[in-house]
Amino acid sequence: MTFPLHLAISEKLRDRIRAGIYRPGDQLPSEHQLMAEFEVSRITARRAIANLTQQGLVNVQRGKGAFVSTQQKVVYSLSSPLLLEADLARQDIEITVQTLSFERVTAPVHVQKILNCAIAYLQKKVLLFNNVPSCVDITYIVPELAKAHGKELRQKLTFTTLEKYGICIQKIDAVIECTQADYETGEQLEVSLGHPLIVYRHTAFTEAGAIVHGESISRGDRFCYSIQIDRMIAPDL
Amino acid sequence: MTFPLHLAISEKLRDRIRAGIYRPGDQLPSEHQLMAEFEVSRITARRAIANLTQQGLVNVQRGKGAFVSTQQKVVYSLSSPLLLEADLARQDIEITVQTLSFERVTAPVHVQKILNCAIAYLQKKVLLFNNVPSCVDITYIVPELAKAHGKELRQKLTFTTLEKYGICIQKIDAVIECTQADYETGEQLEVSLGHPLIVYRHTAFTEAGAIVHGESISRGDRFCYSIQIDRMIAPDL
DNA sequence: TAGTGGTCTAGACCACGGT
DNA sequence: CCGTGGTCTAGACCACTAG
Repeated sequence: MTFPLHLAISEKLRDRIRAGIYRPGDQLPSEHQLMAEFEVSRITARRAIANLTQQGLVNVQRGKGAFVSTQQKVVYSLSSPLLLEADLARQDIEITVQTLSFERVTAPVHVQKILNCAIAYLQKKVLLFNNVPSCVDITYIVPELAKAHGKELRQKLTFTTLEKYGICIQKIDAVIECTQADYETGEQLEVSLGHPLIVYRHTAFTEAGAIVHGESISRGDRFCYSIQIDRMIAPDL
Repeated sequence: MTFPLHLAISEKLRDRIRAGIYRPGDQLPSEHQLMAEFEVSRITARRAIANLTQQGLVNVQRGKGAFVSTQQKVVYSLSSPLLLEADLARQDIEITVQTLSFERVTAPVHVQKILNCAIAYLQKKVLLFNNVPSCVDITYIVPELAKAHGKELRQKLTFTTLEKYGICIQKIDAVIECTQADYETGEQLEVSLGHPLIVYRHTAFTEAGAIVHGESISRGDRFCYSIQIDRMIAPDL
């Protein structure tokens, strides 16, 4: 097991970032400078930089250079999903909805089972936070609601709209996981292939049953979820 | 904006995976075969494969080849954290705790504020699921509890142990986010640099206050979190 | 125009896995 | 032994950003 050169270099650079020698926003040495300093080929220097970008520590700008990234994640509270907009306002974030498509489709089988209907409306939208594309949302909505509130659903957040018209969400089942961007999603979120993404896959229920199923795919470097679990249920197995 | 060759190739290979031409577990064409088929240099062929591994679609084994990965994520239910072990047993998963260190330290400032004490015990452990390292857990525990139950805490899950001794968790504040592996974490979880990770950062409270603060870092390709939000609180702003 | 990163090539050596 | 992937080099051309 030999220790790769590119890794040795990226670890050294990472240490400098952690030590504050390179501070957030600073420009890293250029590829040429790294080649000189560490006496390596350009490919190896590039690989070292790639390691750092892969860890989210730096972001590179073509023609300009590589810069130490400044992290500051937006928090989405799951304990009060309806408050998202108010929540974000408190964090000084303006939210914009950009609907890419909204059409009647035959739902995929697993969605048919969840929503208990064969036809659904499929909405694809991008959420912009302070005009930065941060979240791709793909949602299946039962036809009744989609038809009744289509216009508003295109321009606002799903739950906000439903709530406004007195549709009361009783329960949400959700899974949070992470993936990495494929080319298409990368384009939409303005990130490169393989960029870490956080996925919130949810089903919303009224008393009558499931009405909405969708997934929100967000940039992992700008987004996180918070939860408060209040009372614990003792194990009874 | 020219479309990179390596991307064109990885997209083509990805389509084949999605189409089922290469099925989970199958071996992809070797680098040499890709060089021949697409008439590119080895570096470009390698880059195409790298794109796919970065998206979690394939994993490569040195000396053997690249294989389409077979996903099957372990679900950690946040609605009943105490039931984790029972939950996993239901998913046919055996869990092993491997404590790396357990020592008395002066806590970092932000932890001091949370736990409201300057000295804490820092436990680092690895959780193995069916003997596959899947989760690195770094936890600060208030001294009273750490001293009283140190032996058991080393071998079992934190919450399970506390519960056993009648310490009742009233509330958990948590944040879920994602990162990518640095070299050290990569070693521990047996993944490469930049591998997607999902982080569960939590603080547990009894009636008396915070007693535990830690973060669980899991492989993003094997792990996800589920939540059930039961009753919704109407916005009152 | 000069400097930056992005892509690509051809060729080399090493380490691992299975025969 | 051979085939596989992992690392590295030297050199080339292109595209973007700035002064």
